Order: sequence, then C-alpha cells, then structure tokens
Amino acid sequence: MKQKITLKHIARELEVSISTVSKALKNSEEISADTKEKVQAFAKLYNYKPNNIAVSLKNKRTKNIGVVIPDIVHHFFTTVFRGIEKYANEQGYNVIICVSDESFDKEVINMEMLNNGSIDGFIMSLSAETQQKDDITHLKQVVEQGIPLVLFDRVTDDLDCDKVILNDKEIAYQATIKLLDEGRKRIALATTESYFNVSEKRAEGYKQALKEHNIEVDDNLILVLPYDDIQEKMIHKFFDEVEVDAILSVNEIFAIQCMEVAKKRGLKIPEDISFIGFTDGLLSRYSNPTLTVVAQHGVQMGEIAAKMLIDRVESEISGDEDETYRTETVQATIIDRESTKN
Amino acid sequence: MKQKITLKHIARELEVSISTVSKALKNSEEISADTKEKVQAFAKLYNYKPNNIAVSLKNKRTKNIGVVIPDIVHHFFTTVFRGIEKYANEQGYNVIICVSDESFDKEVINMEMLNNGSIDGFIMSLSAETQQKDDITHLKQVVEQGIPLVLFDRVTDDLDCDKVILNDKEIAYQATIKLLDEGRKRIALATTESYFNVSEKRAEGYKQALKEHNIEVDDNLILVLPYDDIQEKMIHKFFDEVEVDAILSVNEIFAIQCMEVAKKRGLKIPEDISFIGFTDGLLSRYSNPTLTVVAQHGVQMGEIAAKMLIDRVESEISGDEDETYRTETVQATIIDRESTKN
DNA sequence: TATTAACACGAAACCGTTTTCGTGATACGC
DNA sequence: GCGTATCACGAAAACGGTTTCGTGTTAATA
Repeated sequence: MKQKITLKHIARELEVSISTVSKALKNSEEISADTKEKVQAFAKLYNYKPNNIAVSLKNKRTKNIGVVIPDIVHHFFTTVFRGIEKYANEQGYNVIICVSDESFDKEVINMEMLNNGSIDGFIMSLSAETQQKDDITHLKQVVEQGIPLVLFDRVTDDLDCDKVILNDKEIAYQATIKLLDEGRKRIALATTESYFNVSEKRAEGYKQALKEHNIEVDDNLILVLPYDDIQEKMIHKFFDEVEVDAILSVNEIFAIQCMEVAKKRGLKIPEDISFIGFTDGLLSRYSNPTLTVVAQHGVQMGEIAAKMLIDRVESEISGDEDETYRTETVQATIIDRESTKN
Repeated sequence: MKQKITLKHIARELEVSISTVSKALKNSEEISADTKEKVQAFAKLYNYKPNNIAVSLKNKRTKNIGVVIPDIVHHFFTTVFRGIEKYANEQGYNVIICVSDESFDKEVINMEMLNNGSIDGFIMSLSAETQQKDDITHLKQVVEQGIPLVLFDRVTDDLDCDKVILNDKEIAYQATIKLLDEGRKRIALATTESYFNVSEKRAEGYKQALKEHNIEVDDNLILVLPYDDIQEKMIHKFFDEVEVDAILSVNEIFAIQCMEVAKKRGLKIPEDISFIGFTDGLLSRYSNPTLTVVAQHGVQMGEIAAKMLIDRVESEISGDEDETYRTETVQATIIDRESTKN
C-alpha cells in the first residue's frame, strides 16, 4: 500500500525546505532553474498531487459546488444536473449532490451538511414542501453568510439571489396559440395538484392565449391530476364530462396518460385531438404517436446556473464583486412531433 | 454578512483556551460542568458548526464518497445513485458525483480529481470505453493506495475489490424460460453493439435456456442495435429476414422500438409476439402495451454498494480490516405486464 | 574596498480543528 | 504540615499545504 506523498516527503528527500518545494512546483521566480527542475522531476516521478483538503483549508475555497435538487430520477433535473456537472468540471470544480426528496426538512439538513466549509456555493431548485410552506429562512441564512446561491426552475420571489428560469408563461402561451392555430376550440390543461410556481406560470400563459382569442377560460377544462395510479380513471371521467379537442400538459407523463385514454376511447391523434406536453424526455420520443413537447433545455439551464455560480464565487475572491443579482431566462422551444397537426 | 464563527472566536470571547472549547463541545470529562454549559450555550447561540475541511484535514477522513458513473440521464444509474445517496446520507456521508460519459479519459481525470483527499472511497461503474480498452490501471492504483473501492453492475474480473452485480445470466435465463413456457419457438435477443460484460452475461443466460430446451441458438435471431436513430430501419429489416415470436431485449429502449415496429407490421402483442426488456423505467410502464421487464432494483444495488463502501471505510479506521473482498449479487425480478401472456 | 542589489532559499505564521501532555491549584490522607 | 492524587484547564504539535518576510551569499557598483 503506497502512501500518498506530501511536500514534507519531497523536502526531506531532496534536503530542501518545504517552502522551496512548494514554490518550485508552482514555478516561482524565486527558485533557481536547477532546483525547480530537480523538484519537479521528483514530484512527477512519485506522482505528487497536492492534498485538496489542505489547499481548501488554507485558501478558504474548496472548488466544490453543492447541488440540492428535489429528485434525481426525474428527466428534467437529471439534464440540468448534467449541464451543471459539465460546466463545473470544465472549470475544475466538483459537484456534491444532495436530494431533498421534495421534503423541506431534508432540504434544510442537506444544506446544513454542506454549508460547513464543504462547498463554495449552492445551486438548487426548491422542494415541493418548501414551496408550499413558503419558508426560506435556510436560504436567507446562506445568502447572509455570503455564500453564493443560484436558484433554478423552482425559484422564489422572496429571495434576492441569482436565478435561472424558463420562460414558462410565454412558451405555454405559444403552445396554446399553436393549438388554436390548428383550429382547436376546446383546449384543456392537465396540471399538477399542488400549484408549483412553474405550473402556475404555465397556466397563466395558457389562459392568456385563450383570452386573446376571445375564448373564455373554462375551469372544467383544467384537469388537476395527482401523482398516483388513479390517473387513468380520472382522465376517463374527465373525457366523460367535457368535450376536448386538445390537451396541454405541464409534464410528460400526464400527456402520455391522456393520449392512452384518448386512444382507448377511439379518438384519432392528431385528427380528433392534439397533445402537447412539457419536458422532452424519453416518453415523448418513444410514445405512439410521438408527443409534441416543450423542450426545457435542461442542460443549457444547468450550464448557465453553474456559470453564474462560479462567476460569483470567483468574483468574490478577486474582490470585484457585483452586488446586483441577475435572473437569466432560458428560452424553451416547441418540438413538433406526431401528436399535433402539421 | 455574518462570518462563520470558529473555536478561536468562542475561546477569545469566553476567555478560555481553544482546547477547552473543543473539549467542552465534545462533552469531555476533563471539563467542569460549569464551563461546559457556558461554552455549549454560547456555541448554540451563535450557531457554531465545526469547519468540515479542518476536521477532514485533521482526521484524514472526509465523510465524502466519490461516485463515478458513465451516465446520469439513464434510469438505471439514476436509481442506483438514489440508493447510494440515500444510504450515504443516513450515515452522515456526502456524495460527490462525476460522470465519465462513457469515456475512458474522463473516467481517469475524474478519479484523479477526487483522489486527492476529497473522498474516503469510490463507488463506480465502468465506462464503455474502459471496458473496451480493458485498461484498469487507474483502478489498480486506487486500490493500491488503500482507497476503498466498490464496483457495481459494470465490473471487471481483473480487479480484486468489493463488487455488487446483478444475477444477469440467471435472470436472462429465467426470462427466456418464461417465453419458452408461453410456447414461443423463435425467440430473438436484442442487444447492444459493443459487448458489455452485462450484455454478454444476459446473452449467456438466453442461450443456456434455449439449449436446455433443445433449441439451437440461431445467430440470425440475435439483433445487434446501435444507439442511433437508424434503429427502426434495422428492426424492420430484421423482421423481414427472420421469423420471430418473442424478443428479449437487454434494455428498455430496444424493446419499445421493436414493439412499435411489430405493431406497425400488424402483429398483435402478446398474441403473435411477446416482449421482455431489461430495466424497469418509465418507458415500460407507459408504453402500449405496457412492457414486461426485468427489474434491476437499482436503489437496492446502490444501497448495498454504499453500505459495502462505508463499512470498508469505517473498518479501516477502527483497524479491524477484513482483507477478503466480497461480491454481492442483487436478485433481479421479472415484472409481468401486458407484453407477455398470462 | 566598502556598499548595495539581486538571488536563492528557509523560518514561521496561518487556515480550524483534534489530541496529547504538562501544570497549577485544590483537596486529601497521614 | 508535607506529599500526593485529583481536577480543570492550557500549551503546543499535528494535519498538508501557501505565503510573507527575513537572511546569507554572491556579484555588481562606486
């Protein structure tokens, strides 16, 4: 078992001081070419790598960023994470990840766990429970301590910090317009139970589009579904009760479920009824018919979030801090597939 | 901006030494009840939390575990990761994750990045390229340094370390038997291009089942698909060339794709043809018909891997090291859905 | 030849903990 | 009243680096 080699070892072996070794490895001007060469050769030979922990302690920065997300087995978060990880790694940062599981308590615990020197900053998306309780003291605390924080997707207006969001309202508006342009008159909205701010914004866009086309918003056309297995029954009931010729869904699963029920009821897609869902995941690509979706560009979102965070971290170090927080908006796009006309 | 408080601050404020504060907070017997109370009260008031980095440096353990996986936007890895994260967090460990993107170089770089004191051990699944090149010097190096390492799913026989695998061969055998029991005679295998060891084992189980039923293995019935978009054409060609009444697929996507092509060709599922896929992801649950699958129990796999690793890490500390490495096998199960009879 | 600047390096402080060991004060036994 | 055990605490080293500042040696300058 080969032990990791330290500066001290090199110093002893080469009969110089630790400082000399340190400087030599950094190619400092202070050290003569001779010794530099000797030290560097020796270091390479024994594969010396500085101990990250020691460097972190000294420099007061870890080159780790903490990511706290509600769920990892979810396509959207997964892609965002991918973007974060990609950019962070390029910049020499590691990503420590914690999953809040949509729970407020876990979110708090995870943040405390990370916020004891382990990380230089946070990227997070609020858990469902946090949004419901509307309690963000743990976030405020972090910001107050001067720890950079970037919120994405599930953000809150009550906190001043950097944010990355999707143009939810506009893209929902556009999606609805697209359905209207197809000639649809009875457009339903399939959405989630507890109103997330994103769902709400999507609903706003949907309603605005209808209003601009002088169509009254019919609450009976808004289908609120739980995350259970009773969805199919509820959807059947929905189809029983109202007449529908298009459905805009705030996620992929609801759209797929609705399509299946529609097919079972003998409706032709997209002749009789059109579907658009949010999230460009596997389901929409492999469903039959394939589903037209709003692509949220998670990777891009993650990259932007990571860039914002790292910029903030590094500017704190260099001292040229910019006190104004920014909110960047990722432009979603609609991917046309078989579940809509044209 | 409130700065984080340290032992030194408390010591100065209370006019005692740093050692006293440290001991008092640890409820040491050495310290009088009086001072302990004072120190603890002060610490609580100012919300003192020890600096993880300093503790790590001193204790030579970080309570971080490094996870290197080929892909995060993949259901199976995602669930395994979930299991790792769950168990690790329960034990007070953080998870640092790096994605190798199926690339050998990235795998090596990521491991080097983490292996400079940042973590107490590794959990990983080999990248495709690493398996092809069959170069595992970076792993050997880690093991040699005494860093605990647990491999899962995509493992190698060339390395002595803890491992968690699936009973790939047996479950593929059972799945094939299941198809045979349905009366299927021409069972195809849909598999990946570059032979992973898992794909290979699944193929073995498939072949063994056929042989035991005195059915000759027909190489024309083995459909090797790329990860591109030309799959559909290839599958059509496959159906053109050979007669098939069942398909066992090493993943979910291939199975779904084959089902779609079969449907387009007017085949009834499961009357005319049956399907079984590996991976119990979203696709199989929401496809039409729903897909019978081999559930790999990723979460369980992750939990086991995390437990093995943490046990190893902690035993290294306590000194009662167990030099024999173990390989644990997770028992996959078949989930019956609509794509098979009965 | 004396002064000084440049050079090459080392000593030591520091980051925030943990932990060993030493020590002054008190209390106890004889 | 003296020796000793106990108590309660502090000094200091250690973890593995970075960085400031000081210093001895040599070479250049007047």
